[in-house]
Amino acid sequence: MGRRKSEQAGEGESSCKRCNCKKSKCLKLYCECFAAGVYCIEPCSCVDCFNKPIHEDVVLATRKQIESRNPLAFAPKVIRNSDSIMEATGDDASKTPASARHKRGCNCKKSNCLKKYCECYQSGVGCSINCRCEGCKNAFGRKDGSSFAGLDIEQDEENETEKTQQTAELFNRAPLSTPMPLRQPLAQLPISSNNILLPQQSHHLHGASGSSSGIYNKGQSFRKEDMSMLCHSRIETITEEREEDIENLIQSPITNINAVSPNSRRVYMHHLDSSESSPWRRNGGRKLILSIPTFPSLTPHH
DNA sequence: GAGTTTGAAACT
DNA sequence: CAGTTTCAAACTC
Repeated sequence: MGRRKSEQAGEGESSCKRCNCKKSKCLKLYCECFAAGVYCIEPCSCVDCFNKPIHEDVVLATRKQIESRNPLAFAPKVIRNSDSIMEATGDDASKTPASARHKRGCNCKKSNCLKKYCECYQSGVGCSINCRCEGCKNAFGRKDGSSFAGLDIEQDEENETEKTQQTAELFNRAPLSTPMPLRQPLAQLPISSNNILLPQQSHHLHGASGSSSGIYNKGQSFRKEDMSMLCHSRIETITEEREEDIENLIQSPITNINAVSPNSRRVYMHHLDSSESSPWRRNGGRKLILSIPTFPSLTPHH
């Protein structure tokens, strides 16, 4: 699919993912944009897309519906694992994505958790006890506890292991900004703003931000720099049930932005990968919590 | 670029 | 809750 173009080439810059939905109208979690809490924009190749500001009411309603079914549906899939259960191996979590884990775990049967079909692997995190995968060989840490982290995995099928290490290295090496794993989620959803955001984060704003113009024009105006930053952050709607997450977020060295989500809930946007725990991002791991006033236009119509 | 594989999400 | 279907991304050719 064409869409991953940004990954292959520009990678670096921008790389805000865009979808290619044909049947979901971008109103289901199948849609990466929708799932990430962002509106579809120009680079998307979707068909019959409803995930646009114009259909804000539909989007909000759908989100609500999905959330009612699963309150964590829009929660980050990967959480930093502060309580080192997984780090038993001793490698310092500070240098490996293994310090985070996929919240729900994967259910891989054939990929051995070695391909991006695996959500854990895709996110650059190891599998955990939450996973029900079979034949797990996740390069970032296996379900059975072996953690990849430094590439000192234990042996097994050498070839496999080798491959595994290579792939992991690939991830680690990504210079850029946001390797898939930490998709840049973000925030293109109507987040209120005006003034938020830190200009310092405005590195790369080409690609996505340039084309993102369509999205944020509801009066709320993100400055370009803002958007670029958004492109590298993650927005997270916080529900009551997620306080624990909040704590995690707050405690972890990530950039947090307290905002208001489309459904009137607080929203946290933060860099998932702190420089400490991820080799992919190294911008200092500072923590910021910003307050963003509620945005009027976000109010769902009734 | 077309076709296949895969597993999450949605549905029954 | 388990089994099945749908879907779109990941992958292969």
